[in-house]
Parts: sequence; C-alpha cells; structure tokens
Amino acid sequence: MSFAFNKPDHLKAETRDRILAAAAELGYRPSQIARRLARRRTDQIGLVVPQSTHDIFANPFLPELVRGIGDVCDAEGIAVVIVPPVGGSISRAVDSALVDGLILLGLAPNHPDLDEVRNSGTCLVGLDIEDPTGFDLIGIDDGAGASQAAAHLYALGHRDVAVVLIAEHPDLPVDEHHGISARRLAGVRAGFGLAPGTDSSDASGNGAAATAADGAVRLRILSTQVSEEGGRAALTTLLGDDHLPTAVITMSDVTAIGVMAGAADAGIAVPDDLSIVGFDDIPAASWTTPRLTTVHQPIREKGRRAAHRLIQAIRSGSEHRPVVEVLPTRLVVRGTTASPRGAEALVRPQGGGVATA
Amino acid sequence: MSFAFNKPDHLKAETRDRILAAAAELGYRPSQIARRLARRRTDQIGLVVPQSTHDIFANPFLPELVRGIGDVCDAEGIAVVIVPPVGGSISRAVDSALVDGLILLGLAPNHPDLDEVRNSGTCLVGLDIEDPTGFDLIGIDDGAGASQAAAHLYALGHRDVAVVLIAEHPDLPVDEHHGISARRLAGVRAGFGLAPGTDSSDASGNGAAATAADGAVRLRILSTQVSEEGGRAALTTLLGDDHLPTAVITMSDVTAIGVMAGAADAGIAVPDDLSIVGFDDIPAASWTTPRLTTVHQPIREKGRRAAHRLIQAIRSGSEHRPVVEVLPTRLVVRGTTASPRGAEALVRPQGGGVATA
DNA sequence: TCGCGGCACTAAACCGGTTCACTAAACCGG
DNA sequence: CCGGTTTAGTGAACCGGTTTAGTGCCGCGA
Repeated sequence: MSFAFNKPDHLKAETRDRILAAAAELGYRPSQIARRLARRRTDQIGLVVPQSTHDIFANPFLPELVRGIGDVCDAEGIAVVIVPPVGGSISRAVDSALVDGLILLGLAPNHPDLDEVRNSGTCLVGLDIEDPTGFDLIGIDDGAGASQAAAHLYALGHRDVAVVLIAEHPDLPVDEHHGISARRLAGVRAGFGLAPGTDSSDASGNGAAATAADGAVRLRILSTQVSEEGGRAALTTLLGDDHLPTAVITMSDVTAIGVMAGAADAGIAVPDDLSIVGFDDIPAASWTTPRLTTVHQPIREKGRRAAHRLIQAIRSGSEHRPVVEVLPTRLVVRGTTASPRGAEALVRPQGGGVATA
Repeated sequence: MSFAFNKPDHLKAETRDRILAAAAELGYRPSQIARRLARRRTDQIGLVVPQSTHDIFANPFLPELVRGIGDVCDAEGIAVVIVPPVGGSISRAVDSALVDGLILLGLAPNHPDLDEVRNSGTCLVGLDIEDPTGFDLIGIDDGAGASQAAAHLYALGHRDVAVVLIAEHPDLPVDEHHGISARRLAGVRAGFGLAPGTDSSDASGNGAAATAADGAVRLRILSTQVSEEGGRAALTTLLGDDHLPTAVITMSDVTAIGVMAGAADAGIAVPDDLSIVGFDDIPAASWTTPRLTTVHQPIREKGRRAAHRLIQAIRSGSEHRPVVEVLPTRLVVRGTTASPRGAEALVRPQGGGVATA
C-alpha cells in the first residue's frame, strides 16, 4: 500500500493504479503524522523568534527574512513554522516544536535558555547571534555598517548624535547589550573616531538616555523596542532632553520610521533639523519621504543561507562542522541625512563603500 | 512514564520527581512526532496562501494577518505553519500539511482545487473567500469600503479614474475576477453612481486597460500583482495611455505605494496631479508622504477571529455549523486625495462613515 | 523434470509515544 | 483479622503509517 504512494516503480503499474483508484474511491488520506513518525522526519523547520508573533512581526525585517527562508523551503517541500517563546521560555518552545531543525534568530549570547537549546538535539543555525560554538552561524558585518553610518554623519558635521539601540529587555544597561547591539555600538563609536569603551555612558533602560562625551562628539545612547512605537518613544525621550541632537542613528528601519513619524508630528524637519539613519534597508525604507538613509543588509539572502545551511545540516547528520558566514553591509545614503542647520560639512562625504540610491 | 509529563497529579509527587530527574539525567526528550500521533492532534494550524512564500510576504498585509493569528495561537500553544502551493497545487499542499486545521486565504470561489480542499477532511476557515458552503468564513465589507472610496473621489470632483484590481492570474479578464475583486469593483461602480455591469468594460489582463464610460465618469480598469512592483507597473501602463486619469483606486496599499513611487519617479505630484486611494490600511500606509488615503480593514482582528473560529471548529469536532462573519471597513482620508487640478469639488465630501486620520 | 533466481506481493516488526485495563499495595471500617 | 475500596504503578494495545523480511509464483537453463 505504502508502495503505491512512495515507490511507484516497485509495483506493477496496473496494481498501483488499482490501489490508487481504490484509495481515491474511499477518500483515503494518509495520516501525515504517522507518516512522519515512521520516516523519522517532520519536513518542517522552525524559526525561533525572541518575542511573541505579534511583536516580532511588527518589524518588517521579519517578513523579509521569511521570504528568504521560503525561497529555499518552498523548493524543498519543507514547511516553515514560527516558534515564539512559550510562556516566556525559548527552551520550552524549542522542546515542544515539531521540527527537524531550527533557525535561531537574534538570541543573546548570555540568554539563559541558550545552553538548553544547544543541547536539545535538534539541528540549529544561528542568525544574528554571537556564539561561536555548536552550530552554523549566519551574520552580517554589523560593525562596518554602523561605522559607515557614523562616519557619514560625522562627515556631514554632526557632533551631537543619539544612538537608539535594540532593547532586549526593557531595563538593560547599555553596556550589557548583547552581541548585535554591542557590535553596532562599537561600530558607531569607531565611525566617530571614539575609543571603544572610554566614554562615560552609564546605565540606560528603555527611554533613559546615557551620554558619552569624547572630543567634540557627544553620543546619547538609548534603547527601545523595535517598532514604530518604539521609535516614537525614543524621539519623545530626546525631546525631553534640554536640546535635541542633530542626528539619530537607530538600529532598525522601523524604529527610524517611528522617529520620523514622531518628528513630523512635533514639527521637526527631516533632515534639516534632524538627520536620521536606519538599519536593515527594509522595503519601506524607500517608501518614506524623504527616503530613509540606512545601512543595507541582505535580509532575504540571510534567510536563504540560513535555510540552506540548516537543511544541509539536517541531511548530513552529525558529520558536519559548523560554519560562520558574515555577509556584508553597506550604507545607502538617501534623503534623511544632511548637514546640521548652520553647520558646514567639515569633511566631504567619502565615496568609498558608500552607495547612493 | 508518560504520566510524569502529562498527568502530574496522577502520580505520587516523589515518584514523579524521581522520573523527571532520571529523564533529565539521561537527557531524554520525548519525541514530538510520536506524541502527536498518539494524541491524534498536531497542535498546528496552517495558513494556506495562494502564492509562494516569497510573493505573498511581499505584501505587508500578510504579516499583519499573521500577527493577529499569532495573538490567538501563541496563547493556545498552537504553532502556525505557512502553507504555500506545492508545485502550483493548493490541494497537494493541503494534503501534505501537518495540521489540525487550515485558514484558507483569498481562494477564488472557482479555484480548481477548492472542492478537493473542502473534502480533505481537515477543519477549515475561509478568509476573504466567497464560498458560502462547508466552513466558517471571515470577510470584510469589501463593497462598502470600495464604495466609500469611490464616493470620496467623486465628491472631490474626479471623473476619470483608474481602478487597479488584484490579478489572480496574469491574464484574467476583468469580468471574471473572483469574489473579492468583483465585490470591490461593484462597490466602486456604486460609489460613482454607475449601474453595475452596464458599462462597456472589456477584457483586460495584466497591464491592459478597460474603459467604462457612463455618464460623466470614466473608469479604466486594470489588474496587477499585489506588490510595489505591481503598482509601478500599473502606473507605467497608465502613462502609456493618451492621458492620465486624475485618480487611481488600488485594491491594496502596497500597490498604491508602488503607484506613488512610480508617480514620484515620473514627476507626477500626489495628490495634485494624481489622487491615490489604497485598500487595507497597513501600517506603512501612514509612513508615506503624503500619508495614504485608504480603506481601512481590521486585518489583525480578521486573523484573530479566523484563528479563534478554527480552533473552536477543531475542538468541537463535526458538530459545528458554519458561520459567516463580515467585518466593517471604512475609508480613512489622509493626504493622497484632493480635488483634481483646476476642478472644483462638485459635491462636498460627506461626513457620514468617512473618518479622518 | 528439477532447481534456482527474480519478480510481485504480503505479513509483521517498528517508529515512540499515550492510554487503558489491570495488579499490587495501602487503607479503611466492621 | 479480613473483605472491600481506593491509590500507585505496570504492561500491553494502539495511533497509522514505513520498511524489511519472507512467501508464492513464474520463467529459464541444465
């Protein structure tokens, strides 16, 4: 019987047709669960996200990533499952996921569940995770992108800049941010010519601002949720300060869009009164007016590679040595950045590595 | 053993702890597939989409819908699987999906696979489907929304308007469009005071335009893919005409955004040279400048209700009579609509049912 | 004519849990 | 001290496929 469906060559054609006809007659549908139990594969992979489905899909980054993953999985006949935390626990979510392998998105290296996930026995691929051991890793050159963004602002003459990080937990001190934020922040500092870690930035939760003064450049560092609302909240925080910075670097486009929206509501002209740089280059980054200057990262390609590597890891079994891939980022200068009002560009924007679109 | 995990009250606490400790010691992980086979439920539901993951997620409508579905499913511990067509066949995809139930999105009532899907035995809920028999249905008042949009344009003085429908297949005649497009088109005609079906619109595929003249209003009807690119393509088509309409109604925001982008590139001022109305009210609709006038529909709420109904249908078994829910739509007037250049608003925009945001 | 290899098909073991029927032990009152 | 009843724990059937070993049959060569 099973032969009729799965090994058509192993049976006489006439018999097979007879069986299939009878099956159709009876409306027989093989049980997908039983089939997969017997085959010992689910033909499903999970995308483990650090927040609820509701929150994580508020960032257009995610659908772009899913599109990339889908490119590979659709072709391979593998289904994609979203795996949000269960009751706040990622390891519980992982344990109860019905998958052959998992793509881990944006887990902090010090995440309490990470060890348990690593030992869960399922194949893993990390995305935007700083954790060198145990599984494949796909990442981007966060530092370079952030650095280009900072250098661009510096070249335009900005000396008072706010940096809006991604808040993992609402009240996490700036210096304890996980890999991705830390790397980008380091890149920003490098781009402004600041020595890493020498500034006086102090703890700062959601909405609280830390200030780092070094030479002529003043950095205010804050963190917020990745959403339009988060961006608006960040701007509100900045408005509460004694004066506004001349530029804002955010670590995601959707946050930047929120800052833009907040600025529009507050009557702040972008880029004349406030320059804004995003990160990701989601499609919506070029739907705004002015179009958003942002650090491009190949989101869909990341998804594709992650899916590809994961499927490879699943198929090759254990004989598979982990690989780390770092994809390039590049600043895309569009309309939301300009020299601050009344200031001359001290250094002309350099062309190297800076694309215009 | 099984008791230790699933019926903690049925075992002495000490014994249960001993078992759990031993399990942890050995690194034992229960097989999710076996568990679900025995339980006869997968605790997964599928979202059946009419196009590839790549294409469907190009429309921000989808992530919004997923957010709504996730609201319910996260809370219920149910995983969401994306189910795109397999080799172009939706029924094949449905047959091989590992789920307890399916949310069917945007299937045409005459879709060749629909009957087979209906007989597949899995629980179903339809979303934006015009098919009264066999399963629950969640929809929106397409006609009213489209009608409001048209009435709004009419009131502003527009008499030459293009309507951009959703192309199911690239070369489908306008009059054979499926439920959603047909309903919205009928709404548009009603909003302009045109009798349904009396105009002279002829067949029109992707990019081809049909014209309906009735009284003073001229409607050009075309259809295109739902994506930014599709919107740009539609505008290109219109530019190929002898003259531009004064307004465009599109059946999705992402298409409207594409039209706006194309207009910007072509130096056409929105709304002065061209008014644009979208449909959906995705978040990005208020990220554009000017912000997009659009027909709001409660996307997330739709997702929530669909998920809720599906779970209900799964749990109640067969004793469940299908329900049809139609959620309201409303026009949200923002910045992309205005009176055509040189024309006076013949009728003042009516307030009833028209919200401003 | 007999033996052997190969083909077509069938029967049974297996995947790894859940669940239910059943046994053994503890507990109770009479 | 004993029978009956609850409680704790165990064994086997079952979920519904896949897969492999095995059986019967046929054709071919010796």
